[in-house]
Amino acid sequence: MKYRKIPDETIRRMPMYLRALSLVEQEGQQTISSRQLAERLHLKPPQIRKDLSYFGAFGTRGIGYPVVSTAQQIRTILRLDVPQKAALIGAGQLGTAIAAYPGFSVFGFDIAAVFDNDPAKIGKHIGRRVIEHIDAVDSLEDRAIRLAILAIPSEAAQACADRLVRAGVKGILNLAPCYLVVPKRVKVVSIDMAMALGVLPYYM
Amino acid sequence: MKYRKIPDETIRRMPMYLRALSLVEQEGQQTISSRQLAERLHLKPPQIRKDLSYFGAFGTRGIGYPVVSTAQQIRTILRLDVPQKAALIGAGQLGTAIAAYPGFSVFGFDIAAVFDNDPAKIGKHIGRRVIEHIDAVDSLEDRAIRLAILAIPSEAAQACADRLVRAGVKGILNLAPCYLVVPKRVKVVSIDMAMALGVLPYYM
DNA sequence: CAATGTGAACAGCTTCACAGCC
DNA sequence: GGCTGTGAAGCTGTTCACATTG
Repeated sequence: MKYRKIPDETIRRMPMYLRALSLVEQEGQQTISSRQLAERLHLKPPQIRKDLSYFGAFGTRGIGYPVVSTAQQIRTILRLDVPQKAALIGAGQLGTAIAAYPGFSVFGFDIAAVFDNDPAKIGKHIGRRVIEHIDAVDSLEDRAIRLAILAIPSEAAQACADRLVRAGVKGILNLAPCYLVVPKRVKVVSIDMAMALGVLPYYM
Repeated sequence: MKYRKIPDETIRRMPMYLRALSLVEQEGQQTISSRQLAERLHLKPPQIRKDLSYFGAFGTRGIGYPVVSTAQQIRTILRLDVPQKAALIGAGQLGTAIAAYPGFSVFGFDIAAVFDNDPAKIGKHIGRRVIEHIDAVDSLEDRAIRLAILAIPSEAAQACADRLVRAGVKGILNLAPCYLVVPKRVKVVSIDMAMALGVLPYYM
């Protein structure tokens, strides 16, 4: 396909494909058609074909997509082919839950550092990691950690984001219910549980 | 404006507007223009005007939107003008974090019940609520609880969703990294933290 | 024959431009 | 003058239809 800008929506779906393909791989299936994959994800087959075709021709006509190598291609596209280290900011209840969250490993994420500002928590363990003082985020640059997960109250989130950006962080997953202002070169994805819940009664 | 289908994207932004207006109200400002609101939310002014205009003409030309009454209108639109009771399924780390999450109250949500399947947890407290056995979800119908937050492992999520639907639940916020199959009359919103994190390296 | 890859049609959402009102 | 409300234009993303290939 001749070059066209890849839609953000396509990028957003790539992790879905990767997770589904990982499951299919575990089940021992070697190839999968766009129809089968679409059924699992409740999408339409042409959507999947078009999405994948933005990055090349991975499939075989008459057969489908090879499960293992397509998954690997997606990992390469998303830069998940190398393990990604992430810092977790906030060792409260939400931070603790995230540290234990099993879903990250499929994508090769490793929570390599945990920070908090509560002196009582510093030095304690969260899983196998030691909680460090928030001031130590400046060391992220040297430790080659470019990703951060913000699990702290809204009031502290912007100031903390500023520090993270200064420490060379390039991507932030923000779990506080607030908007973060960062330089354009830094990518922020926000998850706001209350806002997600907020639309439900409308549809009920 | 003559009737047109209201875009899902518009609905998705309404809770953003409501949260922002609540903050503006606290700051004591009485009216706000689409430009000021757009600046806070990093949207464009016409977007906000069009979104609100789907539901009527709330603003005053030359002045802007009255903060308090527009917020109240949005609550009515989203059915958040009456307190919404929700059940929390799963009293693990994530469930505990959600029970303590301060963001829900702005929208009038009240976590009115907590369930778990671990006998060791039944009867214990989580905040001011007593953890009930998962079998008690059948009582949600009688307790007029129509919303549920699923904070349990993926493997158990579908079976649990089936039970919730049978118990009359009409909306589910799913935090497990899996797709849920439910009847069309039931609305599911899923939050998958790993998938959200999964796109970040691509943009970095 | 089954299933991909893709230009073209289509649908949905965003942005513009400006009329209308305070 | 400032700001809303809105039809129309523009853009982005989805779906279709089918040529193409193993």
